[in-house]
Amino acid sequence: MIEAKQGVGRVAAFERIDPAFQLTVRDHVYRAIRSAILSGAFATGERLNERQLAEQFGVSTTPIKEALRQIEMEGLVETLPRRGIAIRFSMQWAEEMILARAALESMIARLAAKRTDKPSGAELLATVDLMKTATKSGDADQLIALNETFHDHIHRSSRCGYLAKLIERQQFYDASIRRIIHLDPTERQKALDEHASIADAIVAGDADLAERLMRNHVVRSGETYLSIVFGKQKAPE
Amino acid sequence: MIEAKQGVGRVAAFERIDPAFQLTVRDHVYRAIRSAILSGAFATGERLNERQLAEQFGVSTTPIKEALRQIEMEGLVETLPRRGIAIRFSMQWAEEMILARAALESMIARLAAKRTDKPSGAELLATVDLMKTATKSGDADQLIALNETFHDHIHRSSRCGYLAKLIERQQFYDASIRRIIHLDPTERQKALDEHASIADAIVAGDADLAERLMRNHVVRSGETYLSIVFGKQKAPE
DNA sequence: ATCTGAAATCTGATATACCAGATGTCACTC
DNA sequence: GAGTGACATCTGGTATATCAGATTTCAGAT
Repeated sequence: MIEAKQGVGRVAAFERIDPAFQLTVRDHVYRAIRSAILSGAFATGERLNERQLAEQFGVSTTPIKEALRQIEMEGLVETLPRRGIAIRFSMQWAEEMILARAALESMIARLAAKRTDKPSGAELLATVDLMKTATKSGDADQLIALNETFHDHIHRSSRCGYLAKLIERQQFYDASIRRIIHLDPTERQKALDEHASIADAIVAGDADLAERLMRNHVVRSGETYLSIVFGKQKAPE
Repeated sequence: MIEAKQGVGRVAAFERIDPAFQLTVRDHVYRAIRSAILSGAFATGERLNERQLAEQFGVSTTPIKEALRQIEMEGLVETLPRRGIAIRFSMQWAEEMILARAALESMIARLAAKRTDKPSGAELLATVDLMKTATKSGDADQLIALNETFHDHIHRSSRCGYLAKLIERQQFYDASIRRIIHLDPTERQKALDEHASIADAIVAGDADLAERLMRNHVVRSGETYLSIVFGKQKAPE
C-alpha cells in the first residue's frame, strides 16, 4: 500500500492526448494548400489539378479530394464538377473575411462580457499585463502568442464553441505576417491599447462597449494586414 | 445574312446553365445528411458510419467521405480519425448558428445600406410590397419565397459574395419548418413590420439602423424557430 | 480559309481493395 | 475472481482502377 502510494507519486503526469490531434495526410494537405492560397501563391481563377497535387505531395488523390472539399467549404476554391477546381481567394475575399471575423468576434465579445466570471476576468487582465511587458520589450513572438491567448480567453468566457470554430476559419494571415506587423512600435502600441480597453469592457460587463471596441479592433488591424499582404491601402468608405 | 438575322431573332433565349448546378452523388449525400442532422434525426454524440451510410445510399464510400468532410467543416459533425464520426449539432449549436447569422446578416445589411443604388432599392421596396399582399392573404409558400428574395436582394446590394455564402451555412431550418411559422398571423405581421423597416433603413442609407434592425430580426425570428424545432423557450439573458 | 464534328485527351467522380489504428472479446494466468 | 494480453473485429485512411463529362485537337468537307 505504501509502495503503491509512492508509485502514484512517481508516475509521470502524461497529459491526455487529443484524439483529433494525430496528423493525417488529408490534414497535412489541407493546411498546406490552404496556407498556399492565403499567402497568395495562386492567382484568382487559377486552376488546381487533383492528380497533379497528388503527385506533388506524393500521395493518392483520395486525401487530396477530401482536403479540397474542406477548402471549398471555406470558400477559398470552387469545384466545377468534371471541369476543374478554381481559386476564388482574392483581395476582395480577404476584405470580406475580415468583415466576417469582425462581425463574429464582436458578437462573441458581447457574449463574453455578459457571461464572464471573476477568475476568467482576472486571467484576461493578467494576459493584458503580460502584453504590456512584451510590447515594451518588443518581443514579437511573445506578442503573437499572447494575442492568441487573449482571444482564446474571450472565446472561452463566451462559452460559444461553434462561434469560436467559425472565427478560426476567417483568419487569412499567419505568424510570419503577424511578425512583420509587430515590428512596428506604433502598431504594437495601438494593438495594446485596444486589447486593454476590450478587456476592461468585458470585465466590467459592458456588452455594447466590448462589442464595438472588438469590431473596431478587428477591422483596423485587419486593414493593416491587408495593406501588407496585398500591398495597397483599402479605399475609405 | 438576312436569314441569319432572322434566325437570331427566333432563337429561344435559353439561359446559361450554371456549371455547378448539375448534381453529383456527393452533393446529394451532403444535402441529405445535412438536412437529416439539422432536422434532429440524430442525437448529439451519436455516431455515423461511413460504410453503413454508403450502403444505405447505395453508393461507394468515396462520395460519402467527401460529403462528411464538408459537413464536418460546417461544424455539424466531428471526425475522430479511425474512431468514428460524431454528431455535434445540438440546441446550443443551433443557438450559436442563429447568433452567427445575426452577426453576419447585420454586417451585410450595414454594407448594403452604404452601397445600394436607386434600382436595387426600388426592387427591395417592391419585394416588401409583395410581402404585404402575401401577409394579408396568408400565402405561406409565397411568403417563404419572398423572404428568400428579400435577403438575396440585400446580399446583392452589399456586393459581398463571401459573406453571402457564409450566411447560407448558418441556416438550420428548412421550408417545412418555415411554413409552420408562417401559419401564425401574429408572427407573419411581426416579420412583415421588421422587413419593411429594414428595407426603409437600407434605402435611406442608414447603415447603423439597418444593422441593428437586421440583427434584432434574425435573433427574434431565430428564437421562434428554436422554440419550434427544440420545443422549448430559450432562457432570457 | 473556314467550319464541322469525331476522336483523343484532360478532369473530376465513383467504385473497390486494402492498410492501420482503435476497440472489444475472452481464454489464460496467477 | 481479478488482471492481462493476444486476437478478432470495427472504423476511418489511403491507394488504385475505372467511369463519364468537358475540352481540345485536327482531319476532312465545303
